[in-house]
Amino acid sequence: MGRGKILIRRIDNTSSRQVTFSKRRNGLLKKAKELAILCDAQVGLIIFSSTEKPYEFSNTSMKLIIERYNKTKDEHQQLLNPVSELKKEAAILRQQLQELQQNYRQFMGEQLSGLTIKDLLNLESRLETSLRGIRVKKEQILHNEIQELSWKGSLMHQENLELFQKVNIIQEQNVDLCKKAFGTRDANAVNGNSSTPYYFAISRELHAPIHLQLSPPEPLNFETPARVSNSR
Amino acid sequence: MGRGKILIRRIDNTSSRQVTFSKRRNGLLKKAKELAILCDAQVGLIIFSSTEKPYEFSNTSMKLIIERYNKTKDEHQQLLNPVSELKKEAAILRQQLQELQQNYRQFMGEQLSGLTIKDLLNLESRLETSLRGIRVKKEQILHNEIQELSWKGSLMHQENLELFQKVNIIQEQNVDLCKKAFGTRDANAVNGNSSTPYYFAISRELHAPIHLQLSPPEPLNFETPARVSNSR
DNA sequence: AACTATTCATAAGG
DNA sequence: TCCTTATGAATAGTT
Repeated sequence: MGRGKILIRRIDNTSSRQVTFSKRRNGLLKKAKELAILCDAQVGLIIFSSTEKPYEFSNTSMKLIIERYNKTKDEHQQLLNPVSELKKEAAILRQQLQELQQNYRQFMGEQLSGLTIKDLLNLESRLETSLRGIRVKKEQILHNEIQELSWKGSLMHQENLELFQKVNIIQEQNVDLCKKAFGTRDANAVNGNSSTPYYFAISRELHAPIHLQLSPPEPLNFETPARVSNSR
Repeated sequence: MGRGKILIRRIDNTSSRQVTFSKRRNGLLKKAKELAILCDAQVGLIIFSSTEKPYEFSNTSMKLIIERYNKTKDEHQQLLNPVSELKKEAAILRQQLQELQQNYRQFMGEQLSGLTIKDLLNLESRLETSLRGIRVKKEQILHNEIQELSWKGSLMHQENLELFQKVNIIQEQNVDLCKKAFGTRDANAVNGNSSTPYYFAISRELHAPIHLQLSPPEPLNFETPARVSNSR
């Protein structure tokens, strides 16, 4: 009864839930009152909102109703024993927890048996499996790419180091040759075009070798639009 | 809501009253249940018909609700005893329950209670969305890794090329110097340790530069995840 | 118990 | 929280 039909399930949006609570609480209280009047019944209604606020209706004293209730339940003594109450609540919570875990597992594709529309469930399960398979496959491919890149990278790094060593060796030979060719003159002069020898220009980079490794995965916030340009 | 409007006053006719009681009682119980579910409230409802029959609804233990009610009324001081321990446990269980519910909802989006086809279709699409989201996220991470590796790789390749050029230059200078120092003798002799000059040893690799790129994707069957191109 | 014609409650949106 | 409105739900009266 409203602009649209709704499923009877917890309303996720907090403010919506509060609005609905307010409306329905009033409706319920009104209906309780009407029932009591119309049908000459004894009605007691207690409501605690999720924000802990209490609301109540009773056409006679709530105390009376509760006493009468307890009498019919013949559990008056237990009511005075908060320990058993708490134990009971703990038991209820545990059971709820277990049920929820059960549901959770069912959705993880583990226990889909007790559900009514078999075909659709099978479909769903298969879909899930398929999706997971594809995901794994893609992951695998990407991981292979990374490993290959890492491997090539380290090859290149190696090569880099070797080249660096060779440059150094030749440089030294150069210096020696200069000494032989021009006596005590500065060997660097033969380079002619620079006062900075290649040696230094090169080592700058080489002494801080680039590291080709996977960085630890930083926690990305969920649903960040993929910057995957998927050039594959 | 019926064939005609009625005044809210005691229904004199006994059978009418009982019929109405039956209808409205069920309605009230249903509404109470819905309120509890929709709004995550704690609801206790006790009804005694004029014929003394009891009816009740409570989403948690009625005794708990009554106790809580009494607490708010009487401002009873609680003894800090084994009672408080149990209360702690209950609180912890409640929190666990809530966390699990949260996880559950985040993962699934929904609860699995009203298994209509519509619901399942919804569920299915949500599941797909979830999986797609996770998949995209992972892809994103891996792609970032690859891009970084590619970048570093090309840096190193560049460095390699520069080193190669420098080696060549120095090599040439070496040759010149040798000529000056030893007349027409073969300049390569100065390397002394090899008949293969570094030049060749190095160029072997360098003339076939390693390519740091992703290989083209092989077509995946079924449900290929969205190729998010989004390059923001 | 069913069946409707009505009224009512309320979901959605300001 | 309150108002408005469209719509689905509840139910009064009837069979």
